[in-house]
Amino acid sequence: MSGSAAGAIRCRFAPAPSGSIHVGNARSALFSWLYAKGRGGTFVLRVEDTDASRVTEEAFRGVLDDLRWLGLGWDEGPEVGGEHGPYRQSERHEVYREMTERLLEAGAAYRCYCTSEELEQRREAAMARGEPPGYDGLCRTRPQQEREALAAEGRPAAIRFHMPEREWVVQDLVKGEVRFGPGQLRDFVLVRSDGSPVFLLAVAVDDMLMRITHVVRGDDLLTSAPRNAAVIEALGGTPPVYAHVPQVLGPDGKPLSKRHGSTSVEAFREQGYLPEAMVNYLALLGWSRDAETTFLSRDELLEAFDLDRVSSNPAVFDTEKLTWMNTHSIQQLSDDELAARCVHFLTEAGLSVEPRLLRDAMPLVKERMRTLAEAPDLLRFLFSDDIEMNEKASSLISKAPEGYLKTAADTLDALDAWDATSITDALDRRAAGADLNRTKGWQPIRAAVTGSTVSPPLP
RNA sequence: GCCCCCAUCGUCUAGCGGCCUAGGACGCCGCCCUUUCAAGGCGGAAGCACGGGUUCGAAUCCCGUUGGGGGCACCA
Repeated sequence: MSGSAAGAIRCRFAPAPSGSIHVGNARSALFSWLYAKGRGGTFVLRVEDTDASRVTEEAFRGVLDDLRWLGLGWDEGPEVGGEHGPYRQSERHEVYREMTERLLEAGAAYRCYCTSEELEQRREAAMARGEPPGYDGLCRTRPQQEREALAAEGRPAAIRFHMPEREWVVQDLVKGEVRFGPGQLRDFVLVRSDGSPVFLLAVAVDDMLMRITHVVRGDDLLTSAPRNAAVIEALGGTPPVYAHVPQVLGPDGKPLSKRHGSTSVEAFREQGYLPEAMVNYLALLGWSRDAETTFLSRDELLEAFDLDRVSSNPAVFDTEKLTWMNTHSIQQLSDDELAARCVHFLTEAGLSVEPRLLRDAMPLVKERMRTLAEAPDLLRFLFSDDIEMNEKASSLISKAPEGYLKTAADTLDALDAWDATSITDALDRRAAGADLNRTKGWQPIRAAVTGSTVSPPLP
């Protein structure tokens, strides 16, 4: 690890380990990574698994795999360590306990004995009166005696943060200056009555202790920024600079969620999208270098990316544009590289091809391949006799003149030289013999050879 | 209900008061190339949410309306 100079930028990505991350989170991670790495800073990965209840090892791995696949390596975090670890919140309970103690001692937090039922009741009553539904601060002003009585009674207590009643201003790198009026932010729970830390505590503590300088995250968290900052200040730390990037939406204009189906990074990976295409596309979703540039390599992105050019309005994720970009990325690959990346998909489809033959076949299919997942269909007829004739192809064959294909096959068999010129010539002779032009004459042959009406050039 | 964010072609965006009869890209349509399909080339349709201001001048600044989103949890 290079000794980080004072003032060096430290960004983090802090996902919940919920399996493969969706493309919106991936974009947040990318922006965070680009900002840090483009400026010689440090990128930290922290896993927010305080809600340990249903965090599986598999879900945890999913997140790591996604980031690695996208090429967003981390300088500190799970599996690589670092001087501010551990990097899984589930392993930091002792830290949170200590910090809570400090807040309690400083009077910045207090025990709250209100039960969920009581809170629920008062919330409804407040709403009925047309007042905001947040916590009313009852336990903050409870007389000492009463508190002791409740404690003695054995009532479980949550620990609540006393949100100072003043105006809070967040200088957001994307949103600009965002103000929250006094009394707008209510006291919130830091530690549940069962002793487990809540997100708002963990995030503040970790960002402070891990010396995070810039927090890049979704703008759904914008209103928690002043709360994060308040906790850090109460702990004597300096809050990071925030950059809240807008949400990524589904085709229906709603925030990305399960209902949009496969929006996970893993799903795109399995559908044969290239990480370089995904990164390029994601970078342009809410950010642009200028009016023209569409294709940017990773290095160009690192060079050009800046948070101040991140758009402040939400963006719809457009799979068609991603696919177009993917096609472009595939064209950029060398034959060797493309062949290597296709192997996985060919194997899945039950096709095994010798590497050299596969590589040699690439020029034939490269420019019509949109995703790697299309490789098997594009290549099958070359490497397998077990091809399925599709409907259009068989109909074309049945409509061909009597004996047309047989003669074509014989003509080809009889060729001395097996090269493009000879084959073209032979095919043309056959077509002319049946009084057909190339389009009409070659199609039945294509169908017979490839099992499809669509294929690479015949000769 | 209260608070906050957002608003340029269907979509991603450029635009930060005159360069805009609004530029680029995806998608769509047409033409060219062509043995199919792609790829490529050329061309086209398509947008400043609405209403008030400010200004000599507004997509650009201000206010309001409408619409969308987020928050107000012992969720993250």
